[in-house]
Amino acid sequence: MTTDQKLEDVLYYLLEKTNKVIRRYSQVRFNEAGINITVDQWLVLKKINDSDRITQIELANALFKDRASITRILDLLLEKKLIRKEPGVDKRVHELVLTPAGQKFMEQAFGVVKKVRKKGIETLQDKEQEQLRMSLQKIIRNLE
Amino acid sequence: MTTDQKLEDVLYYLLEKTNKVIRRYSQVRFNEAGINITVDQWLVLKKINDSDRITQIELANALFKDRASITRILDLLLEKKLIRKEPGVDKRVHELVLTPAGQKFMEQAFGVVKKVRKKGIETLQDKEQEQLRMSLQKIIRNLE
DNA sequence: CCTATATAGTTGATATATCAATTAATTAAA
DNA sequence: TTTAATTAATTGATATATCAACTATATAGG
Repeated sequence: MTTDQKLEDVLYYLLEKTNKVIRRYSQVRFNEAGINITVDQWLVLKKINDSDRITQIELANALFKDRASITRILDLLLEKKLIRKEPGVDKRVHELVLTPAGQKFMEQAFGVVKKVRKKGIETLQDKEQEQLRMSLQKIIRNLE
Repeated sequence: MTTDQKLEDVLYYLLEKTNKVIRRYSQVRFNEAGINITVDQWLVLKKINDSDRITQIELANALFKDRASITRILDLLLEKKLIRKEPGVDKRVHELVLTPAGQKFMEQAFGVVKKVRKKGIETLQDKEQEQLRMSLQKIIRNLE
């Protein structure tokens, strides 16, 4: 084989590593704070909280997840009584809302989430963050 | 709740999106080329190919995966007869090597992989790529 | 209207991630 | 040297990702 780059020199590998480090760090902070939720469940809750009566497909698109994954994550959030599914005008769709318990949960998690976000970028200047966003968006545009 | 950033404005969210786009694009190119393998299986093959008689724990560390995940991915690569496990001097460890079929497979995949890597960064100057790597490494250091 | 097609969501199958428990082999300590 | 502690890998349980098949509802065209 023509000599290939070492895996460690491939940019995608570094992106993969960054993502995994963020996810693990976040999960550990949740656990330490006694916040009983996965990172993916948190993402779903957060998006529902940001939105007004979002549907499952909209949720899937917003989070780059499959409809099937969303169904299953919602099942767990329903069990925890953090969300409700309400029938839409179109009887096929479910509109999703946080329960009061879900809202309280988000408030509790907020402090941890804020710290986790801050920690990752604490050594990056504003300008460097902006540059990073632009570069990532370029990669997305090239592959989408 | 104190007003929180929208999910779309969080840098981690953008990193998550970038990673998913890369993985989906890569998988689609593999499929189109008739390369019957998952992205994770490819990562494992690539690392074995880069290394001299790597063990499962070393593989797990290099790929930020759990030992259990490595065991299961290797099961599938064994079924496909792309790798072999050889006993180490320490009888607890397995040293991993590509079979001749595995080597041939890597050669076939090489062209596709090279194109996929190039496509993602085609609009980024060398300098921008270097900056991107540095920023990602900073995030990793902050959270590791 | 009535039928064909499209859409939202669910379910099943397989792959991967994570954690905990287990097995086999090794090393350290008594 | 026998026992205790450690380590490499596997296995089981649960969560998530992806694809395909399916159900229920909605809409378009005849």
